[in-house]
Amino acid sequence: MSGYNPAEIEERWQSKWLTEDAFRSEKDPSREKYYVLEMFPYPSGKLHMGHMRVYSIGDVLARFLRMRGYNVIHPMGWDAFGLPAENAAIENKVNPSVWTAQNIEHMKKQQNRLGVSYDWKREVNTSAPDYYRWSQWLFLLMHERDLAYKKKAGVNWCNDCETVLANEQVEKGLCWRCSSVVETRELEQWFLKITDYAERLLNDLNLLEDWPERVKIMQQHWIGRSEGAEISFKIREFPEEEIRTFTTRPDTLYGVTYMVLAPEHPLVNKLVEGTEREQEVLQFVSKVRQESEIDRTSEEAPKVGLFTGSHAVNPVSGEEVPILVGNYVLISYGTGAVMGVPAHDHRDFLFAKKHGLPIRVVIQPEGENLAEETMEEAYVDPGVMVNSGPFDGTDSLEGIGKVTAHLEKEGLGSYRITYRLRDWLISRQRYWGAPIPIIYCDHCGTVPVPEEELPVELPLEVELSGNRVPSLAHIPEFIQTSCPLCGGAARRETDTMDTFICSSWYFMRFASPDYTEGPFRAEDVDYWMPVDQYIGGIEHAVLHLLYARFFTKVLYDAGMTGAIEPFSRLLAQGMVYKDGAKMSKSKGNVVTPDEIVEKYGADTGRLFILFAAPPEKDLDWSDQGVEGCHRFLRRIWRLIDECTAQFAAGNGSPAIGEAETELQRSAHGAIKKVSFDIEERFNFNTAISAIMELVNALYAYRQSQAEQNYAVLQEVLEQTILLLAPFAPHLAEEAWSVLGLQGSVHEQKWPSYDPQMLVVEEVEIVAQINGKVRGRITVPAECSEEELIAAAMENDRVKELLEGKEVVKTIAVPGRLVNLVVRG
RNA sequence: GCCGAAGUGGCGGAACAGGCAGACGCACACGACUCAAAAUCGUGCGCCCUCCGGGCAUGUGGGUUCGACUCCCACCUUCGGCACCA
Repeated sequence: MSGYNPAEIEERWQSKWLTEDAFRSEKDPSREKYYVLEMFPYPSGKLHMGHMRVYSIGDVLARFLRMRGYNVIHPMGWDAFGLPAENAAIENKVNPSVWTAQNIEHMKKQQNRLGVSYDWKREVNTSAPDYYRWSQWLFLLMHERDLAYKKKAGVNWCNDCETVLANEQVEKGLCWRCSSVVETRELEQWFLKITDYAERLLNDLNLLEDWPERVKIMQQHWIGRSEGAEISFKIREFPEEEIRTFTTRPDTLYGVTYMVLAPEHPLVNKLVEGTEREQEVLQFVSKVRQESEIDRTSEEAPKVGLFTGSHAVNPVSGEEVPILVGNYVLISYGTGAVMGVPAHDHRDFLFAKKHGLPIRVVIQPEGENLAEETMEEAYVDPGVMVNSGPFDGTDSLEGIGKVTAHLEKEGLGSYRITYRLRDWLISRQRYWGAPIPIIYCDHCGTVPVPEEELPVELPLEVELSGNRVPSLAHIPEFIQTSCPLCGGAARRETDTMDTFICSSWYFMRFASPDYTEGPFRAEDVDYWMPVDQYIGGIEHAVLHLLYARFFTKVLYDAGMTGAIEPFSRLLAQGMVYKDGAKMSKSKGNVVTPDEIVEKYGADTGRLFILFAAPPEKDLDWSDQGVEGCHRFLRRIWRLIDECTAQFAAGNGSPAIGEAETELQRSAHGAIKKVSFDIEERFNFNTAISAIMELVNALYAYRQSQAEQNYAVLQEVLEQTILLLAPFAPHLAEEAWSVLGLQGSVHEQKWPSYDPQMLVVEEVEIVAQINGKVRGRITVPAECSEEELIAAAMENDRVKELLEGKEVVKTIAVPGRLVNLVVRG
């Protein structure tokens, strides 16, 4: 053995693991399974530190749990559809499928160089026909279950990506992928009815005890459940029409002084048709409709409203109030109409002030007397109902229910729950995705592609001369087809599916990656699902994680899986920074896994990334920190090297004295801590520091003892290597064989500790006076509280300080401290 | 604006259930080895003082407690999410 040469060691073990299929997992109902999964990557071709972090975390768990005796499944695959492939195709004049395949090959090599223990026999690729066939099949399942529908609606359009986006994919009015401003376009698109599952998606968050609270709160927020009432207002000028409005505050119904419709509201045209206001209102409507989401909803955007000339009739008071059209009312929420109660709603207050609309107080706070003229802001808290006819004097919180009940009885309204969540827009006007399996026939209408004709294959020959890969709408051979029902000429749907569909069920495909009769085999999914530990970035808190939960629930309802939720435990890992900023080319602060592996080896990189911060926190990359971890691994290497040389040269001492017991105790303490830190807390940083302490103890033992017990040394070395195995698998594997041990280290049982070994006879405890440390005493571990106090009083320093003082109280905490409270 | 998370040495971070604040690592200083350097090994390392001792320290100010990084109240700062959702 010579110096630590990670390049040589790592390559050797990696190729052995690969050729032996060392991490193959087989279904075995007699064993307890454990499903460890990291969010699969988009094959960009470039592995970055964020990837390295998520894989390192997952791999520690997978390796640890295998050693713990679980039947671990740890698969990997590719979220391979998506726009970057199209951009690269144009740029490099290479077919998207070819580009993607090359990237996958390259990234897989990079992953293997990290020493990650995947079962590659389960690899999936969402852009492969044998995968997207089932994505299409699942779309048809949704269609059959009335969960997929097409409608014309104002949708988010990204000019740069030349496609529409789901609501979740718009961040602050910008495209989540390219950050360009999102516009609204009126288009006929496919949607999935995720809103049908809003209530369950919300309620079942309670089942996810091991999810980070912040992710659950973000989803809760996104779903945005509001309870209230839907109320109908008649229109004075059009008695045959009515305006339905949603409110969470039916108790303020008597305070309505106007009504506002969204510009897109279907009644707007009728109300102004043929009136002097028609032109002005319609101009305003078309202007607002052209505005981007960001212009329309930004804080600075003034609340503009125009009178329509018509009046709404308050269903309880009969009062007539003006109907306006306002830019701040959204057609997609509630009913697209708002009853204006300026006295008790912030926005209504601002709007009324600006447009000179009356304000009427109908809720009075306890012990106050609000007056319309002097109010400077809306009063939104509970109080007592006033100016509210028969409800005067009612507590406003009770009033909500009472007014609703009254409306229901009179047929004027009803209790209603409204969600912020919108249906999932899944059409994409892009080439590189799974085609939506629908055919349009002039005679038969919209016809789903029959199951046996799946997959609807993506034509692989594409035109690469323009500055965009043309969408399927430009490929006549693809469009032209025949109707499955009547056999007549028909057209294929040319939109592809949102790639988030492909990633909403891949974790189930891993259970039966080669299955050809369905998306997965029920018995496989029953055994492996749910994912016990899912790991990935927080950026998917509402995107992928919400969609995957939705898909799982639909599959559950269809009887295809027993899993109600896909991911039992979720670990949202933090980001990787360098010098306080996100790594980016423009800042020139990028460190790649490739460089690190080349310079120090994968073990060093993994160790550093796990040691520098707990997994859920952001991590600041430090080149010097990496050096430190490398030094630690070299230190272990040298230890093994020197010890094996020693063992070969002689027998050492058979004696087991205090030093040996001490060393063994350190080892057992480390086993306890490392096990606990991995299993219960995911605190890999402290687990690693415990291993470092153990190595320090080994060095100290060898340094201090001229006569060493080789049997004890060997035993503790073995334990150290086992503890290290999940973190630095190559070095551990090599050390295991150098120490002359049989088999692979990853097939060994995780070491256990003997609680007896941790029992000490004497402990040092602290003697405090008035909470300040004044001395240390060594006492037998079994010492009673009385004995502890007596011992503390005997301490010289304590005695000195107690002179002339009165001890008024004593506190003894066995094993920790004694505190004497004194006076005088 | 609303919701959430976090503030601990020069730095990354420890402190599991209120009990010795700063584990482990980095940086730094000193010593050993060396012709020298690197590597390695060892020692020290929160701040302050009148330094055998003591004081002050976990964002700030209060509180509870024998005892608070930990619990409670108020505030400040940073980061993240939502952003006219009626």
